[in-house]
Amino acid sequence: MKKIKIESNLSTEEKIKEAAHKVFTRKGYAATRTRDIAEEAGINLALLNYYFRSKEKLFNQVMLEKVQQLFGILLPLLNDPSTRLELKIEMIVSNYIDMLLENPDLPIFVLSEIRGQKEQLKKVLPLEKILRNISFIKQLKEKRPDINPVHFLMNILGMTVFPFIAMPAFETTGIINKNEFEALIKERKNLIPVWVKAMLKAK
Amino acid sequence: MKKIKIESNLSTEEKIKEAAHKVFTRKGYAATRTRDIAEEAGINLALLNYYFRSKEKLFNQVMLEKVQQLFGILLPLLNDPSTRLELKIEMIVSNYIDMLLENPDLPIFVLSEIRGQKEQLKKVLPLEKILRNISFIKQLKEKRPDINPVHFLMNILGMTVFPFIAMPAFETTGIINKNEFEALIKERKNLIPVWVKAMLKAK
DNA sequence: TAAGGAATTAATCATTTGATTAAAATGTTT
DNA sequence: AAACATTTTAATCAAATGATTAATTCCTTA
Repeated sequence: MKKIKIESNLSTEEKIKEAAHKVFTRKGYAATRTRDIAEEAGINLALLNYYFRSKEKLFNQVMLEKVQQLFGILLPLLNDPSTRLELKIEMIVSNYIDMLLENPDLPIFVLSEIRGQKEQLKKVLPLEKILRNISFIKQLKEKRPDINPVHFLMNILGMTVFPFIAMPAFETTGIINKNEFEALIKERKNLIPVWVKAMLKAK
Repeated sequence: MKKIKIESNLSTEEKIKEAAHKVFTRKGYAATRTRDIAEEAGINLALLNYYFRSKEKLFNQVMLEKVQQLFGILLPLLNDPSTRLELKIEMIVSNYIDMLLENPDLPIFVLSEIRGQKEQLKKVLPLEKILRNISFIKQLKEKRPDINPVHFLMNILGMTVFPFIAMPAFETTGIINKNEFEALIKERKNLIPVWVKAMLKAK
């Protein structure tokens, strides 16, 4: 039976990929040993190369998915011309925060590993084309023709994503613990849109 | 002559440290080979261990300075009770942006390496004590007793620091190039304080 | 059930890499 | 200049690590 064979394939392959996601995200590419991944997946080291040929190839697959996860959620939201600016901001913030609460170390991983993967990224994300004509940018330009819309994109992302990047530092210094952080982040789901709207009006 | 000896010491030691700063910051701890540092410094590999005993010890010194550079600039500003909130915000943003323009990859380095160095960080930065009673927090509480002041700290840092963390991604995707980025950042020196003030009033 | 292919394992290889050593070079002191 | 200490170098070591190989087990199918 083909099906069973394939299922078994996917099962082991998926186990490795899952483990790779976990370990790569936690330790970064260079600090991750293939033995770590094998152990985390509960498989023999050789299987990793059997299925993925090399550490680098495995990493590329993981990285690809992580990049899509981090940026992919943004594009459909940004580019929906039918929702007006205010609602769009709410949706972006809300969706992004929900995703980040599930994957808190995604941003620091992608943004720190991206340097060695610049070419890789270009293939994956043809953002140049998209972001120029994207509806969100147009709407921002309409609202505030006097300010480069990229500013507001940076602000929204900064306020939304940065806390997750800085969390380990905040947590370590005792400013905030994990529970407090989560509570704060949930507050931000409502607060950030209010703040962004205030910024859009500010002269 | 003692002086000459010391000067020569510092010279080689400094060369190594400088190189270490450069390479560690660019590639991260794990991806950096001591040979990279030696080559960058133009010295024999063994000298690195002669002066610093080990890669880890060298890294700790570098990390210590980088952490102080990233956070140290903040504390005196935050804790000056004599400047009022609005001016303080302007100073924080302005100083931080100036420093980051000189060290654009400092935040991503520190924040991504901090995980393996949590204990190290605790010794360096006793922020728990400081940030509870710091004047900036008090001033924020006065202005907006209804909102956790940490929110505003996150907002200011997010809007200020995040662009530098995301720059490689933005740059790679072609959204923005290096010159445009620098121009934008300089605009933000004036804009962020305006936005933060608007946020502080927003209900 | 036998054959053949796919999956898995243990053992091993080759390279990289942090670190050391012993000798040489350089500088300092008397 | 001689003795001594410091700095630098080339060579080497030992451990870690990515990858491969050959043998074994497991599964499918004819």
